[in-house]
Amino acid sequence: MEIEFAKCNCADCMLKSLLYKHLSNDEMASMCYSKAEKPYRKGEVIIEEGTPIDNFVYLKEGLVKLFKRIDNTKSQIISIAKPFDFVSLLSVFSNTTYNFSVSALEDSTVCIVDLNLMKDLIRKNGSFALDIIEKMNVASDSIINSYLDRNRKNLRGRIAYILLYFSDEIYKTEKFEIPVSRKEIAELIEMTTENVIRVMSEFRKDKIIQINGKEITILNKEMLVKICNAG
Amino acid sequence: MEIEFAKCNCADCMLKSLLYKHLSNDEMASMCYSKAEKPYRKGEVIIEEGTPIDNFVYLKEGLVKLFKRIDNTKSQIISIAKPFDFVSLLSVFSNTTYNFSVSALEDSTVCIVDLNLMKDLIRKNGSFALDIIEKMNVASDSIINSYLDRNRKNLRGRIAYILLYFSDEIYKTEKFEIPVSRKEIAELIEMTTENVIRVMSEFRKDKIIQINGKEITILNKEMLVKICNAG
DNA sequence: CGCGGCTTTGATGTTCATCAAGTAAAGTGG
DNA sequence: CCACTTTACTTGATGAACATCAAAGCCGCG
Repeated sequence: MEIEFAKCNCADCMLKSLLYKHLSNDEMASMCYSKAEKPYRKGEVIIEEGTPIDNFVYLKEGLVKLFKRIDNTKSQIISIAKPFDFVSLLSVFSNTTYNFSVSALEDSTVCIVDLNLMKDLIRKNGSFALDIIEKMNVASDSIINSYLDRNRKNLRGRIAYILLYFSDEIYKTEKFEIPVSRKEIAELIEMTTENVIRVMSEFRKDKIIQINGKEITILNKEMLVKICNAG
Repeated sequence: MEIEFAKCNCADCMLKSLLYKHLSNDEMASMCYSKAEKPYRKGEVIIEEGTPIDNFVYLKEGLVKLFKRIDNTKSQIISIAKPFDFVSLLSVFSNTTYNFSVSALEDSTVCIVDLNLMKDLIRKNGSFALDIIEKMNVASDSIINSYLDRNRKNLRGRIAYILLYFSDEIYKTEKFEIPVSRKEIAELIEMTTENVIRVMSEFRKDKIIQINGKEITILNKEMLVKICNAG
């Protein structure tokens, strides 16, 4: 038994406790056997909307964006996801093709499990099913909630929100490389690129943040929080 | 066996085929036994955000809105749901308290099942679990999709979208009583009440629709579709 | 019958998108 | 490796879309 786990080390994987805590050793082994781990470089597309869903895909490491393509040059970013956020899975059991695209904002690793195996496990193991349901509910709740939060705000409030999001939720520090372009920020908060830049420059002039290309330093967090809440 | 179903007629319920098709007779009976059916009048609140989740609630009949309260006078409507849309359930397995409020837009009937019983059924019956997962995925997909669709449009496009939504999806006729106030339309499309009224008056003047209080008649559907898509 | 909430229209103002133009950075092929 | 092209970034000027403010009529309800 233990040897089988060692082959792919799912049992050691941090995800086990979160995602697979109700799987038996045998079940875990069969999943490990079918599982593939795949690395992606920053910028690469992991899932393309419209392609058939035949795998269950989750993020093990890295940072990704979940988005919809509008046309050749424009997209709309729905959500940014870190490991365990589970968002790439929202439509996995409901459709034959993906509804959203996913691409890597940073070098990332995804685990890929055959969808039919996953469905079998769910059918055979109700406790595991309940775990999956809970995870999915949390994911959809948080996507909808953060989306509503952002979009209720005005331009300045949205920029503040995003800066605080990266600082507080993703990097846990005041100084970080922002993993998205100005254009992607615009696609995330549904504003124009020009206005994103304008407001960020404004924040820079007001000594609220410091900008060095992609490197952002939050100088006055209280003010940023204030702008975020006032928006 | 048959007698037990007759008591609460879950077995005959149209929902059975959709929601409970994988439940055994015994399981169905235990659910029926615990189930309560509750009618609500137009305008009544069915679920209040922040209250504890201890039931599994679904819409059997009627029309409801799913919304978040902003303050005492304002709300934001996330989605409108008809029977089988299942939306009131998005967070039911992930939280201890409701994230959204739900109220009746028309006289409605909801079925209420004890949440622990529901969880037991899921744990014991994986096929049922998979059904639930699929339903939830469809629900969250459609909420997110329609939200993005609407909000990409300009004011006129959003109004056209909503009018077409009620005509095509809900009432399946060109002439209907709109079940929401002007203010609620505004909350649904995230615009001001005044502008909702302004654009609807504009549509009236342009002979695209006819307005008689809450009674709307779509006179020129092609034009409305055009405005919706152009938005 | 009068009060509060919903509806309607008009006048005014703000916010944000669009257009334009230029610099910097990052790939790309000879 | 360097010219070349493309993509990202930045700032300013202008205009359009939408919010806000104001005022009045309407309707239901206590």
